[in-house]
Amino acid sequence: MKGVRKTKDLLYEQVARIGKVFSSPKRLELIELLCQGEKTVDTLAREASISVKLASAHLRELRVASLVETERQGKNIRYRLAGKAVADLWVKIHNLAEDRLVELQLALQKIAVQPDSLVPSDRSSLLKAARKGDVVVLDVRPAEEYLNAHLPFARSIPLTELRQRLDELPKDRSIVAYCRGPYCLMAIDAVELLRKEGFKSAHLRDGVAEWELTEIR
Amino acid sequence: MKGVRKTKDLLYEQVARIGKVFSSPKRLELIELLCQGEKTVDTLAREASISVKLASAHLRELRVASLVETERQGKNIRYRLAGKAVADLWVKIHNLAEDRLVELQLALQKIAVQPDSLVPSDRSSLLKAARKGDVVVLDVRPAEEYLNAHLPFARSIPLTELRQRLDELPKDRSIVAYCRGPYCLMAIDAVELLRKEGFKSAHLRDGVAEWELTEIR
DNA sequence: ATATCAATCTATCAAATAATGGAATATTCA
DNA sequence: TGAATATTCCATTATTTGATAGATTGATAT
Repeated sequence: MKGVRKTKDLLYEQVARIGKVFSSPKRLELIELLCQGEKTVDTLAREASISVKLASAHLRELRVASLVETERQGKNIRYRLAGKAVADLWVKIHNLAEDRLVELQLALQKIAVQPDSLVPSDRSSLLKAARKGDVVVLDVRPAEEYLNAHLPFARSIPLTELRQRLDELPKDRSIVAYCRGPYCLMAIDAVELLRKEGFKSAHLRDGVAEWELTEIR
Repeated sequence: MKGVRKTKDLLYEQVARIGKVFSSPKRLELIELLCQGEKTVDTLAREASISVKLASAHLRELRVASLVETERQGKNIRYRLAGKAVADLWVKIHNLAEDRLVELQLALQKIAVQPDSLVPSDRSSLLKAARKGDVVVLDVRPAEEYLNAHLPFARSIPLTELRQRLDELPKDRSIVAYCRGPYCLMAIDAVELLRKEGFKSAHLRDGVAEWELTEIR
């Protein structure tokens, strides 16, 4: 009977190793970034606004839990998620957080932009409208991330270039902007800019990982 | 630009609150127990082999993260998961752990019983065989948990009573035993006992939560 | 009321963790 | 070969956490 306890403790301890990875805000941010495609340590550090050293330490945690893989490419070391299941779990966790934590709901409400009632908000009609060309789905992430994966029918104009490339967008149709997910504020910025410039624009909370997960069920 | 950082930090911090709950082995064990239905603090402590005080402290963590709800019933306080999504996340996390952590795979292999090639291992044919009565699906958890929810066509004989109630089981058909999930060793014990007594028996890793999640997709 | 039981709250200690700065390693480029 | 760059490794510190023990609350039963 004593041995059973020890065995069980060992098993739960192993699972807790995975949970631990998802227990630090900075690691979560790194995971979200890695959901957009493989990246170098230095890029990850910059995007997450932390030092390279700290990023390296957190990435090490991800590595010992086998949630990421590394590959040397010249001077740089590129990190990537060790499978789609990792991205899925990130989405599952933040979905549960949004479902259960009032504080998170309030914080998200605070930064949300006014929804546009003319733009379809449910997935299938948005897809339909995008296919027909009634709305432009706009990916405002860095071009690399768009190239790695993007929503169906999406066009890429990184947020940094948006102001200069406004002439590529139509004024007579709605522009639905998305970025890395609900905690990446680039799409919100994009919508605010577009509206200020007289475009019809709406915000899509989902990033590629969120989209792909909810598409299945 | 500085405000954006602060906002993002706040958001990831909130999600990390959920991750943190899943980062402690004991809490995971409590969650798995709660997946079997609502329970009192004292029951949870006993089942997880920890003191009531420690259980209470861990349950408090679950409560402040809004992952459980409590209800007073006479002298006792009953805890239950705050929705199916919590059980789902537990399953997702341990599935990912099993997928990624070699140490966990080995530990599970070590305790596994020899599979029975005559017993269907995939879900649909097991279901079919159970419906036809070719196999007996046996729930060896405490009766309460069976009453709360159980697999289709399952019969309940708690492990503690199994030895006395062997005469209720057929010798000419296979008996597939399951319990709370892959980290609950009751079903393994049951299979070993049954085989020793001359029954044809196999082990089903999934518990109710695992079954229900994988059924969907 | 008061004795009893269940559970929580508070305080405490050891262990684990996040973050930071300095040294070390590995690769490219001149 | 040596300089430059990218990243990791190591040591240190402040903070957080898990676990345990003692005091407290809240409900029931006598």
